[in-house]
Amino acid sequence: MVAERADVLPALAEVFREHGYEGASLALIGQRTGLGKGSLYHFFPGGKEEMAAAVLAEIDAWFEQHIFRPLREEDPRRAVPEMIRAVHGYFRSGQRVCLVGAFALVDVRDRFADAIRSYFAAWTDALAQGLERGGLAEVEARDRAEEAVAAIQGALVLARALDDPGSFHRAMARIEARLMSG
Amino acid sequence: MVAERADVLPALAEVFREHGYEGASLALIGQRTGLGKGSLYHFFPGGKEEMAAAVLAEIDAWFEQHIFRPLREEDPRRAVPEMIRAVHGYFRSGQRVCLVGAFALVDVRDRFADAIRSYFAAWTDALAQGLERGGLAEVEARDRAEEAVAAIQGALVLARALDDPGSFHRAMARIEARLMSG
DNA sequence: GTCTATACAGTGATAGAC
DNA sequence: GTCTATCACTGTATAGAC
Repeated sequence: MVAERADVLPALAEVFREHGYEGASLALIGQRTGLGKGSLYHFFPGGKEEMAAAVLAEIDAWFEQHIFRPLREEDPRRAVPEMIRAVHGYFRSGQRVCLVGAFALVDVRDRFADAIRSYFAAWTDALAQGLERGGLAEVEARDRAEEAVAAIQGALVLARALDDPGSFHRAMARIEARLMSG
Repeated sequence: MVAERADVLPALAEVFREHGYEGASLALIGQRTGLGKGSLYHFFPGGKEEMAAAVLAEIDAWFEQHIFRPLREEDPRRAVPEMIRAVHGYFRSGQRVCLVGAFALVDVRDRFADAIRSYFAAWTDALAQGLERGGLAEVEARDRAEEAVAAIQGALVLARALDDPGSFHRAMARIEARLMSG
């Protein structure tokens, strides 16, 4: 039924997103992936830590392809609105959590420090580079990029806390407007 | 050595902040509070859930006293910079995490949904009210308040992820400037 | 009030049959 | 590859001595 490791990554990611690293028990993972522990350890000999690392790598690859690269290479007047649209879809209007951000807030951050840091650094860098190519000065571009990336994470926290997708919508609209102005 | 429940709340809060709800084991809590399980269950008959609820209540009370009330009652030209300063100190320049925000991102949110929602709602409301008294129109005040509260949460995520207090400093400066303008 | 001892379900992980 | 059985261990929680 499951041919390769990549086939279980989406379900795996969802479990980590919903329950966090500690909360994602192997029993739960087994249920949601439809795989027994034997199969799971066949695909991930390193156990839960390797599962989480694989999920983080896949997330990074997805963002690299759909968000970071377009920001670096395409016309920023198109890439920025496209980023907003992609983020909106990916995080399901704020009802889905950013796994990398959630990991950053607890002690598992130390275990995956490099992956977490590089994800946010790549995002900020790509966005800043796009804004700069769009005509902004370097410092202004970096400042806006850092603000926007943080604002997205904050919007996710707030939308989850208030259980209000509307607040996520409003936040994304603000972010887009601010990135595109000037 | 420990006279009342409130005496262990600070240590308790720190354990939850560092390890999250699932990661905060009773063994760890026992170490950090210096109390045995017997004592812990004497103070918190409801176990870990009651501990977390007590911590959330204490956090809410702290913010109510030091941030929400000043925003509602004092001159916003003074209360807003004071909020920035208080937030900066409370979160240790972004090296300390917001427990309420961290809880909001995982499934324990559902267990403490009311406390989490009311914390962020109270913050946003108090800030919006202050801005309005400062002369902003109602919709503009609410919009800026929501943005600022989310931005603080985002700044905490980013500062932890990048392990860079500098990004938190910059974010707080931006937030203050934006709240005080106009 | 604080401790130790303990119950017992659940944890991550391994071994081996198929 | 996938399963079941099982491991040693840790989890929360309780009981009872002091």
